[in-house]
Amino acid sequence: MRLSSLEQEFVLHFGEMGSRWGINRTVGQIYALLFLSEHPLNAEQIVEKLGFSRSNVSMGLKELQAWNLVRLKHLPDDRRDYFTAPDDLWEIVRTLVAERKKREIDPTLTKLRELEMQAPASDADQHAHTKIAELRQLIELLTGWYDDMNRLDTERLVQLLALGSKLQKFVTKAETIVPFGRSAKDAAKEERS
Amino acid sequence: MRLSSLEQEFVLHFGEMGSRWGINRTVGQIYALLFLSEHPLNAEQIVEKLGFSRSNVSMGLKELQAWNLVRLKHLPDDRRDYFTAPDDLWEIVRTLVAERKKREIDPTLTKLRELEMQAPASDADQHAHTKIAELRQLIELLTGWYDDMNRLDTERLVQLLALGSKLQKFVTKAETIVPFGRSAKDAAKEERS
DNA sequence: ATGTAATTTCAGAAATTTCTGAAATGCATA
DNA sequence: TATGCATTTCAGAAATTTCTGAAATTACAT
Repeated sequence: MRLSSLEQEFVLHFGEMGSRWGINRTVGQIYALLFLSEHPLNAEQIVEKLGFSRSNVSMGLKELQAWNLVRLKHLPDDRRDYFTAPDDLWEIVRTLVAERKKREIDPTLTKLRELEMQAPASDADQHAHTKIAELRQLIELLTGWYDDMNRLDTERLVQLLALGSKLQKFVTKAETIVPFGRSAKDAAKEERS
Repeated sequence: MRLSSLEQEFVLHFGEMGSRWGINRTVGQIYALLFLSEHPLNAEQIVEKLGFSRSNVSMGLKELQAWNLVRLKHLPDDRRDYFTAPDDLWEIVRTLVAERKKREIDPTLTKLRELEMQAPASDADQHAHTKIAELRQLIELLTGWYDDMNRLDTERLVQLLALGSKLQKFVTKAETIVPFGRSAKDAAKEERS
């Protein structure tokens, strides 16, 4: 490991956190390394710096590509693959959120919609059906909001985030809101134009 | 398993997704079951419905309690522990987000701040230091926004979410924004009062 | 105190995930 | 078409996580 203690600590931390983030140690460390690196790195360089086997690095890079978290580059007169993390942090955040949504939310949304198709048979089923519908509506409200925000250019997005709850002033505490009766999601749809 | 096919499919799906959500199959299934259940369930009932060992259910419930995702109840003349998921979906979402932030973001924020204290030695270190600072600033912007939104009551929160990017009208595309020069996070601080 | 039911702990088994080395594949150039 | 380098695949090893049954602990009633 030809890494400074600063780099090393950063890389090791991302490795440890990897498991909590749904990637593994190797992938976390590789990404951390690419993130810090001023220049693109090839697989062999990553092997040298992190001490993983060549094949492990190959698989890690493949996974990072599946996550859209790295860019593949080529240098003149060098046929090895070089990798970088995007320079723009916001691009990274957007990718991360998009991919996690795809993996952690979308399949469930699909499943909930599918289950809602099934006509409830028993009494307990009726209750379950209702809970499932409520959950589906809430997730749709959240993902709808996400889609909306994701459409904004970064500059405006940052400004909205910075404003935070200041924006509540543009919203009234309405008289007859029934959070899920006339569903929040329908309200959202209606509102969104 | 005395579960209808609707309940069963829902429970199995949450079990499968569990691993992607940072919990395991058992915990996912137990939570799904409690979520659907009209009445509180005790450990033995969960064992019957899901077919896990008693000790596994015990550990799963412990983990759900650590996540603050279940409420412990007691019935008159029955000293067994009964568990429910909160009725209010928004409470569940808030808990989920808070706990994931605690596990997935906060440790990294702490680490980044810690690394920023270390004076950069080498040249590569200088670059790493800058990247780390940028990352920390971005995470602070996001968590600051989260704290802000989390303070809102649910009604207003839902309304803001429903408005989505409509709110961009209250924000101007300023002339000289340098996303991380005079950092976005400082801007946020300044803005937030 | 003793007995009994409920729950928790925990060491090891089972299952799953991660990692490696060796072999296979791809691909540009001789 | 052969050769040399880069990358990928993959079967099994290693590590980690999950799960179980048995024993221990807790809480309460008698």
